[in-house]
Amino acid sequence: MKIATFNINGIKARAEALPQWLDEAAPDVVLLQEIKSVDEAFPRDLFEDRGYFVETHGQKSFNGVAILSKLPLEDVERGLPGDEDDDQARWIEATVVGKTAVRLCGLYLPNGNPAPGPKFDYKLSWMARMKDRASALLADEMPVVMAGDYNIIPQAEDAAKPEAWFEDALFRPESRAAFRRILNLGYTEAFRSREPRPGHYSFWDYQAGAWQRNNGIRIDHLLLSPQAADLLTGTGIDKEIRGRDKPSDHVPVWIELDA
DNA sequence: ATGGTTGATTTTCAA
Repeated sequence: MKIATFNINGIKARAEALPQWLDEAAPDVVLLQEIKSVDEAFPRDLFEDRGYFVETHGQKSFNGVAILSKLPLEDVERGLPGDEDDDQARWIEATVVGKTAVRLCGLYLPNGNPAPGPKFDYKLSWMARMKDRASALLADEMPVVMAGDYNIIPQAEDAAKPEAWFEDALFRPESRAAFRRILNLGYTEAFRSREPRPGHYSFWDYQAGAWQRNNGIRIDHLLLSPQAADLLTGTGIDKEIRGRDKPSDHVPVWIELDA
């Protein structure tokens, strides 16, 4: 089962590039972030015509997550638990059943800039809530995949110019510590577990020729419960699509599970 | 050096 995460930065703007990549990469499951669309305006037909089931959790203008799956999506839940006042669409869950059942969590973790400030506080409190949900999911002892735009640079080797990110919410010690607290529950960061070498990125800013200079960062991750990590057979980043017409500023990151 | 670009919806915010 090939599972990918892709921050598309707007479904309307990606109406050509996303289906093209789907046809080439043929993932079984895709966790999408930043659909920037309400559910009613999401172009479901684009994906249903290609054999995908579609579940969305959108909002107007910003944020929004979705799941595409070639197998039926069961027990869909929308929203990260823990704060009834949080109305930002950043979390969706569903179960897909292949050879075995896999619980999928698609997430768009808050950016948190400028830091310090209220947006940074929101990022850290959101991560504390995510840790609680991640902990609860482990109790089921089933394969869990939590995938999305984490807006976290885990280590200096995950940035082409780490010195440029020292004060940024994506790399500040508080952010990386919160990320490690989730990992330390027992999750495996799939890409790093299979590729120890530096220099792999999933995001290049639109500004200042970041793509042309390969000034990237790796912030899109797939975290695996122990039962999912045991099924991991491969991982990759489809970086070449960043150089195409009308690209997102992120590229897909994927895993292959024997599931 | 505080630039530069993209998307959604506006004359601005978020990233």
